[in-house]
Amino acid sequence: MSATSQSPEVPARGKRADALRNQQTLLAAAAAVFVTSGVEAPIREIAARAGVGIGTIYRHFPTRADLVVAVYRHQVEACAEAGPTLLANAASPLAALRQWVDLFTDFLVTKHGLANALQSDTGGFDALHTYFVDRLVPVCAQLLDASVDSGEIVPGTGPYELMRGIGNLCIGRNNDPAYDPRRLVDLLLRGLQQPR
Amino acid sequence: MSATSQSPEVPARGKRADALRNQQTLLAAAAAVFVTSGVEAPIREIAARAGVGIGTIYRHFPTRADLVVAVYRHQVEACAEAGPTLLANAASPLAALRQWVDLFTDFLVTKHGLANALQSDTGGFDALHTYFVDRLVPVCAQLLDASVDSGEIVPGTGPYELMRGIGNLCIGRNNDPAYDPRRLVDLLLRGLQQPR
Amino acid sequence: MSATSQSPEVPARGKRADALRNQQTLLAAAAAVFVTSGVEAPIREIAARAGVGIGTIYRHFPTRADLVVAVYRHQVEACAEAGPTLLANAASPLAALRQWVDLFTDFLVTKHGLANALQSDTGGFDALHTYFVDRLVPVCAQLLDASVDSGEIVPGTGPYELMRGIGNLCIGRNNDPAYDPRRLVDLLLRGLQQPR
Amino acid sequence: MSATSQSPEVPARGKRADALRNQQTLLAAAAAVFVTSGVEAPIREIAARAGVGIGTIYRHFPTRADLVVAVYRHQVEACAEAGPTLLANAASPLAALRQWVDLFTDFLVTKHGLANALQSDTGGFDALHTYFVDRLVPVCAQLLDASVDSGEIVPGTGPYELMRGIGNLCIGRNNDPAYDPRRLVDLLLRGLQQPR
DNA sequence: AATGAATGAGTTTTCATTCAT
DNA sequence: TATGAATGAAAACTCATTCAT
Repeated sequence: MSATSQSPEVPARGKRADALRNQQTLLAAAAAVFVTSGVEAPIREIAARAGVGIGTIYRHFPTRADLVVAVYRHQVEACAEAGPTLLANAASPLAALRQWVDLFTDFLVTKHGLANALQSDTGGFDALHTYFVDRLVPVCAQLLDASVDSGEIVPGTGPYELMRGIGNLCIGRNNDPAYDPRRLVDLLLRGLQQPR
Repeated sequence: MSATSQSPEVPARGKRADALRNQQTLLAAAAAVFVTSGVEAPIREIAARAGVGIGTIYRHFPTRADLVVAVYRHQVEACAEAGPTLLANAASPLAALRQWVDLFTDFLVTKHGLANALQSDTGGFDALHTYFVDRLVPVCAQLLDASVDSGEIVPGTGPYELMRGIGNLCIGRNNDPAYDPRRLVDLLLRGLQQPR
Repeated sequence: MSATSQSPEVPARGKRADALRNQQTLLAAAAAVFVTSGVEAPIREIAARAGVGIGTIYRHFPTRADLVVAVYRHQVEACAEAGPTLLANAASPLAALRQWVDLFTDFLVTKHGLANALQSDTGGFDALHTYFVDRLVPVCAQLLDASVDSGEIVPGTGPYELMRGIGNLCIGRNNDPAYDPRRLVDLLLRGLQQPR
Repeated sequence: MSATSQSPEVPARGKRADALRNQQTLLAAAAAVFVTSGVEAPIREIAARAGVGIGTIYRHFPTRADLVVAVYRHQVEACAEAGPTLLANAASPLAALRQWVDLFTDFLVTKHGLANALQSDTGGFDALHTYFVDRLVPVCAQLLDASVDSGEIVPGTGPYELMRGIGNLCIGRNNDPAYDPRRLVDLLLRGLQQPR
């Protein structure tokens, strides 16, 4: 590296700092709008909320998926990193799996429209789906395998299938007293357990 | 019945016959398009597939919900009527519930986009949702109650919640080898069973 | 008349009678609908009100203007025929003109949307306009000329102009307490009178 | 004022200049189309005439009424402001009223379709009607009252009624040699004058 | 780099008019 | 002759996306 090279993290003239700040504003606005109007909300609405032009959003996030992924990256990462930790600390692999599933469920339930978008085949959410799968399926697989190995759950259910099942159960507006996703996810996990 | 009496399937005047035939064509086309493009497919696409003008669709089915309900009415009715029959003939209430759930699941799995539409809050599908709930929840409730009474499943899960859980699990394109809704529905039912 | 000859007025097998009766029903229905929804009301609405198919309306009245002319023919004729009578019986030509204008105004005011249609250049009302002009302008001209000749009104205003002015003043929904077409028509006539 | 100060007509940033220019183009195009096809002309026609996309029109004028009001605002304002001036300068209140009515009539006569739209109860022209009434009726009232007070015209006719009468007389395509709105408006005013 | 004006494809909906039965 | 099903042109309106400033 020459003396004039600049690492991305240390911008020289402040321009980059502006852009970064802008990006944060954007993500916050998008997150807020996603909660209100779902992940398919008009770009214009997000731009308005962020107080920027729509062109700015397109510059930072060329596709809608880019934006959605960026919005939820932190939480996906946190969820991914929690897997090994839980496995190391929980009383049993199944207990770890339960706790991880709780984490994952909480995440989906609190992000209105996210679960829906994850399985949508319209709107260019493929990248979002892919990201979730790539990042979380391995984590879930580890917990699942361990639980099978410990004899706590029956084999035959793959991590992708389980996660998508959980994801689907979380679809729909939350706070519906007649439909509690967490209860159903719990039933699903019970169904996985060994009869004994 | 006199010799001149005519069954409802053999209308007397010509016009009606045409219209009825057309209505059948329409329903078939709509069903096909729903599988391909989901229940939110453009009206124009259905008209094109049926080989009729868009006006014709609006004549027969003024709102999208009318069309969707019409397309699925037969199967919803069949499913509703199967409930009591299964309960009367199966080895146990739980067995009847299982079989009924299989029926319901098959229905949803084979109708791409239907499960999705059922929980959508956009597109004027309220009527569809309402129809499903009104017609099927009581049936499901009967099977569920009987299974609780027989001690085969644990209490605490309502028929609406169960049906919506099943519905949600069926969301997504079918024939995905990595995600089998039927397996997950089966897990859900296992989760309902008494530990013993 | 032989037993087998059939004058148009005495149809043998009722077909013609049916058609005539139908035509009357149609005219009555159209008149009623014109009052409610204006002269541009959907053909379908008229057909429904008459209890016939739309095709029947098109058979009898190929264009909308045909229908409108037919609906109002009686009254136009009555108005036309009243002209000479009034002129012969009134105290003066101006008095006759006044009475005739009252007749004409009443006609327009009570036919919602008619005055509007008369000057509309859309909707194919040309034939209607033409019919009114051909039939009534000569009548109005006679009254106007006589009034000029008697020295009661100033010359310079033509019958077409006057009639169209009156027609225009009658445009708009009636029963508006803030706008009384008759008062304004009266002002117009006053304006025509000789200063003396 | 410094040399760098900018009048409102010379906005600082580029974009705004374009948009403003565009808005002018739009208003001109709309005015032209209104003359040709009336105030109910399809949005698309105006867009085509202006050489812009339809979206552009919706951006500038969300509703049709917004567009129509914008097109005629200048002239309505001029007309409104002329009232007091005329009253102050004319030889008599009636003379002022005459001149103002001429102004108003000229305005309507030269805007084909406007008079028609003003009394239409379809197409969302309420706002237009309201704007005219709110802005001009008080002005007309002042002139009318003064003319009554000076004994030049008979009382009993309200400003709204007079204006709407004039408006109605101006309905129809102009340049019809057989129908001169100005002549009829003049007759109407004569009708208002005191016999003496 | 940011802006937001402009674009126009896509969808819904209404009705006059035709035409097979 | 009557019917009304079918047609499709027309018009409004929304938004993702591009691009001049």
